[in-house]
Amino acid sequence: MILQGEVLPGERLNELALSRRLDISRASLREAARGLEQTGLLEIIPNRGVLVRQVSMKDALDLYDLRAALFRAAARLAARRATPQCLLRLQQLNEQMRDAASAQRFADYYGRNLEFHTAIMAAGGNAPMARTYDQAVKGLHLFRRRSLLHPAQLDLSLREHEDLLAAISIHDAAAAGDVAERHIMLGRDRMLDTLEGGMPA
Amino acid sequence: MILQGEVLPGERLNELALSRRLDISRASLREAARGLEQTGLLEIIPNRGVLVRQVSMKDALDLYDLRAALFRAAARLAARRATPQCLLRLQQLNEQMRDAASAQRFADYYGRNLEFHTAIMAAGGNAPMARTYDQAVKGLHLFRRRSLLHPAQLDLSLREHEDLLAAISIHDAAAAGDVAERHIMLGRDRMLDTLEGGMPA
DNA sequence: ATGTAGAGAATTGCCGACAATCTGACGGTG
DNA sequence: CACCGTCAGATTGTCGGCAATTCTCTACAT
Repeated sequence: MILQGEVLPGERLNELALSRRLDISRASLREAARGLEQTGLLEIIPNRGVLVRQVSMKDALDLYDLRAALFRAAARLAARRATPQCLLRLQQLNEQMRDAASAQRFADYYGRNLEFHTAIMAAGGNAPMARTYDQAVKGLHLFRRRSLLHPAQLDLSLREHEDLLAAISIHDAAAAGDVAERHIMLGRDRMLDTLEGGMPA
Repeated sequence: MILQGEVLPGERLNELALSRRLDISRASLREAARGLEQTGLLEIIPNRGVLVRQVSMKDALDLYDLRAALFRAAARLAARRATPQCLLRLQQLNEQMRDAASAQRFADYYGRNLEFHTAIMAAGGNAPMARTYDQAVKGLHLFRRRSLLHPAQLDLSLREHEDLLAAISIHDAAAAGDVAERHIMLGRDRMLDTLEGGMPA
């Protein structure tokens, strides 16, 4: 519900109402909320209730830095550990993204993009790292409703993916790490550029 | 209780017994457990209960890689953002560690060492990153009861801290990141060396 | 018009109890 | 003797209710 925007950041969740709506008890709901608090999706203020986490601009930039660090590390590991079928899968995803981009199927593109990054993290073979990356991405989801990229930015992103894939394919850990880190930070810049048009705070 | 070893990794926690011992209801205990599960300290198996997380050798190595990535990123940020009082604090901690080491006060040394790393993470100014680092360190705590380092290893660690502090002091982000990452990975190697003596899988 | 105190309503914190599930032992059967 | 179904005990999953705190709206004073 949080990720799909059914409840908005900053919104306060009424335990009784929500438990009735989901047809579960308040106890079960509260247990789930305690878990979601630790993942960063919810904020719990004692005696005041649970709110959907507000992600400020500062928070978002921090999450980008975190993502960059994790993605770099995972890419380095992936360059050393990636299996042929791993590489094939990445290649497929990359082509699907290119197709989606040229066909203007943006929703599809975003899905594949997410899958591509997840596949890199998985290829790294470090579960805690992948898990943390996933949390950061989910947190970023809360920042602002998906800000669409311009086609030109999309092409740049695609190019970066190709470079990353190439570095991993030849098992060049250092290059893969550099490209991966830069990819996230450039993504951050693209997000900022896209926001330039109309937004305060 | 987990971090202090009052309950051991792999141990199953009886909800009723523990709630009675802590003089709280099972519901409150369960809420806390759901939060601790997300931090990686507990593992919850449906219908079977909550266990203290077992950290295998593979898990521990993964956590070291994660720590290294986070510490590198934070050190880079710290090199750009550290204030004079931040640096002073780090300097103090470093001296306290040297004193503790030469006086063989190992418990004190470990405490200061933890503080030093935490201070670096704080100096980075990235809360989600610092939080993740803390989780990784706690997870590593579960790996094995504190394996003491040899005095020679201790000296090496101290030297690395000095190098890191120097790089941060002159705001050399690249150098700080490199030293920081290497410091964690060398710490990993020292852990492995110390374990060499007597341990199977 | 603004601010403040108070009472009632709404909401969260906490608890004990019942239902569902799992564990382990017992005894029967091939 | 090994294997399997059954059953009692123990443990977790879920629930509704009460107490404590917070929120809100009204009435009143400045």
